[in-house]
Amino acid sequence: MPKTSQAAGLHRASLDKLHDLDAALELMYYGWRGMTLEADDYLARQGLSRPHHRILYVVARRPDIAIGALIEILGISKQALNRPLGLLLERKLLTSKRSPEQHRSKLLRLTVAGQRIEQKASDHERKVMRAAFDRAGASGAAAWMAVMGAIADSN
Amino acid sequence: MPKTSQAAGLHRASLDKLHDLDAALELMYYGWRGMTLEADDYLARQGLSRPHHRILYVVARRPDIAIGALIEILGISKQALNRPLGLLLERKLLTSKRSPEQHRSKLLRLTVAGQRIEQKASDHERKVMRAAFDRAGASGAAAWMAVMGAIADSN
DNA sequence: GCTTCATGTCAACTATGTTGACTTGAGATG
DNA sequence: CATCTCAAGTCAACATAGTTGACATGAAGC
Repeated sequence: MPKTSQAAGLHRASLDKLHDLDAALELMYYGWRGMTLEADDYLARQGLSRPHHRILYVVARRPDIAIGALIEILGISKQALNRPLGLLLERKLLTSKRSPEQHRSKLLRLTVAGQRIEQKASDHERKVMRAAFDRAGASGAAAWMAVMGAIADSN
Repeated sequence: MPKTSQAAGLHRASLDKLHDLDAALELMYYGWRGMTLEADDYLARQGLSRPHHRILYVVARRPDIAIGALIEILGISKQALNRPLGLLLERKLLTSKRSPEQHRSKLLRLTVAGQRIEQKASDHERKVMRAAFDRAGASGAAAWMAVMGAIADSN
């Protein structure tokens, strides 16, 4: 099931560059894949995947978040959230309780098991980033973040 | 410009950071989204999407590529390739001809219309990268590429 | 009471991918 | 010639991640 990482995506540096920025496009693709590959593998072994991780990641950083706010942050429809969220609740990685005074909203929170999985999955990603930053040095890391910030804010 | 780009993914900078590298994880996510957003939008208006663009991108840089080699490079199964490839052929964005001597393989090539769409979609992505690189300067761009290369090669 | 409205759920659909099993057609080889 | 191989293509069943539309629920307001 885990594909050989060689065939997982564009084969690095095997394509002619038609434009000077083609290398950057391919690096973005490979970089995204490279950062998420191990984490996705780990998640798959837990019977989970990227959307589940996204939910866990956000809830870990916003305990007692309401479902509506989570939908906003994830940028998906509430219907799309429904199934992965249901699985996480069923697997008891998340708890949902109604707030006493705000009885309309359900508040989400990670269980200890959910915290463990969120942390392990994110750790795989952070490990990749840490290794790359170590090789690039502090100034390289800062430059990387500046460029990524510019790209992220370009819309 | 720093508009609170509401539902387009994680809301920038709105989450607490549990680890010092969380900002990097989020930047990778936003960066990928930021680079591809306009291109995906353009593709959607053409009735196409990311997998179609990936095919066009590779074939543009490897004219007369065989289907088997394309599968290798894209890292997907031939069945998964089948539908998007069929659409591109039907829309006459790609041609497929059997090679004279290697009669077993079909060789793929972009039509003029296919070249145009590939170029326009990739242009959207290059435009985003160019703007970010311009803001970061040549050394920043080089640092970005070094970090991304390290991430890409980490598997 | 009855309506309003945010929240949440269910159903049907689309798209992209996966395996597995099979066919087709040309090349190579006994 | 017969047959085996191999790239390509097809068909079916399924998983996952997303979409809209329709509907249920429940606190709040008239």
